[in-house]
Amino acid sequence: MTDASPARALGFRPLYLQVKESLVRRLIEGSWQPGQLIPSEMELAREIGVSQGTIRKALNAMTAENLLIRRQGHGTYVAAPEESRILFQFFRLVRDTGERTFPTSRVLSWTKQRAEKEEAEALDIAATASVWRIERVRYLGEDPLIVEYISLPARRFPGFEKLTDIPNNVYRLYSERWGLTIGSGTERIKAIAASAEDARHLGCKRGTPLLRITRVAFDLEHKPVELRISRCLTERAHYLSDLK
Amino acid sequence: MTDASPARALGFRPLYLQVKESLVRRLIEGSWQPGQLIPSEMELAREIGVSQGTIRKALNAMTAENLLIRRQGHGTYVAAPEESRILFQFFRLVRDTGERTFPTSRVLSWTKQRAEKEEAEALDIAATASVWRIERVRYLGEDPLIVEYISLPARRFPGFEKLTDIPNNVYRLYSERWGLTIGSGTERIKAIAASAEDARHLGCKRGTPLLRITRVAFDLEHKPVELRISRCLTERAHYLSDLK
DNA sequence: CAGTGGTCTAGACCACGCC
DNA sequence: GCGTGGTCTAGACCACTGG
Repeated sequence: MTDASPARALGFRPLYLQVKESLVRRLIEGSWQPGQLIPSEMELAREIGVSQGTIRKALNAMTAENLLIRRQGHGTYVAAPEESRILFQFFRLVRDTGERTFPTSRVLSWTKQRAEKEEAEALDIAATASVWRIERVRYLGEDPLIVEYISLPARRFPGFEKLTDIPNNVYRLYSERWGLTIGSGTERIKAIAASAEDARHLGCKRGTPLLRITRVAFDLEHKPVELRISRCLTERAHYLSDLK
Repeated sequence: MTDASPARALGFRPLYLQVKESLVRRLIEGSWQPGQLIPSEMELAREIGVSQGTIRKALNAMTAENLLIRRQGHGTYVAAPEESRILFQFFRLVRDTGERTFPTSRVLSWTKQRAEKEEAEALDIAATASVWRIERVRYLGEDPLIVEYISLPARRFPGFEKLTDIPNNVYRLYSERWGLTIGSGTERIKAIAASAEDARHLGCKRGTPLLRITRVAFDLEHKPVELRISRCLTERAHYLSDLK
């Protein structure tokens, strides 16, 4: 309608993608908070000055990336790091019976240290930067299943030392305390033999085959936020991956 | 459109989904062959009697499921089981260097036998049905990487015994010889210790930790077509999984 | 009932690839 | 230039939700 977009000769970018980016920025900057109901399509269309169809295409694209949740007859919400969603999107270890349950955690330690080379590379920080390290054991019911080592770039988590405990759902912690939303991740899996330390934590023999899952989790700007190495027993559970 | 008898309150099916299903049927029945250029949006709209926009939504949904490939200025093609696509969609083992290359294969045997319980359950066939079993070792370059056991329901692969060899890309074989298109799959991963047989094939020690990947692959009707158990060395490679 | 997102249509124009 | 898929718009109607 109001064709007020002159510079489109070179470097073409569809309008709905520009709209999407400006809306994602609202999420990044926190003007739209997780769980919040956002304005309706019509309101956004009026505000931004494009048609409802263009808004819709932007919102649907964001929904496909798990950034929004749309409910007919209700409205559009900012996706929140709820356990049920985390469980499906980020937790791929499933009991052999098929149940998907969120594991509980027992935190062993959290300390601030100089980054190791692997951490610095994965988190894209200086080799001299410091990281917070969390070490915990995770259980499915009574059974220890995972020994987990989480590394966080200290610069992006100011005041981390003031925490009195580490909750089970750390992605909600990142979101609520530092406004960091985890939007995507990559996992690399190898088979390894349990170390003496693994054996102690998991109650298995040394040398037992384990999955070692190396995850890098990214925020909405696709910058790495977390490195997580999980060493998992797979006697009663398995890693589930959909090919589609 | 089908079950039109009971309450419509919960039985609503959007037009574009009905269109999509009728187009998918053309793929299943083979009236559209892999690699083929299909009619343009305008032609399909005229033929089916809906608007171009509805056709577009159906085609885009199919493209999102990797059934079609659309190229602006060119047309819409039926996706073919090309190596590059298979590599990206179905082969998740990546060299630690980051290279994604299609492994080569050395076939050890293919035989027809009575299904084991695990095979019958995964393939949803009778406990007394017979299956074709393929056993092969796969290599990245010179290095043996995977011992692979493939099971196929014999009823869906008539004339299998006439094969003189098994090509590396079996999904293309299924497609070209039996018109079976693999559209999706599920993988379940555990860590195991190499058996004596694994050790012989992979050139590793007995007890070396391996990934055991159990894949069930489905056709376009979501019926299971293949059970594949891969036992993988992960010393120079890893399994890659994207969380999004 | 009003308001939301979801579907469907129709027409115009744009970017792309090939002749 | 022509035909393709891709974008954008506008308006109508449908299905779902809650007050």
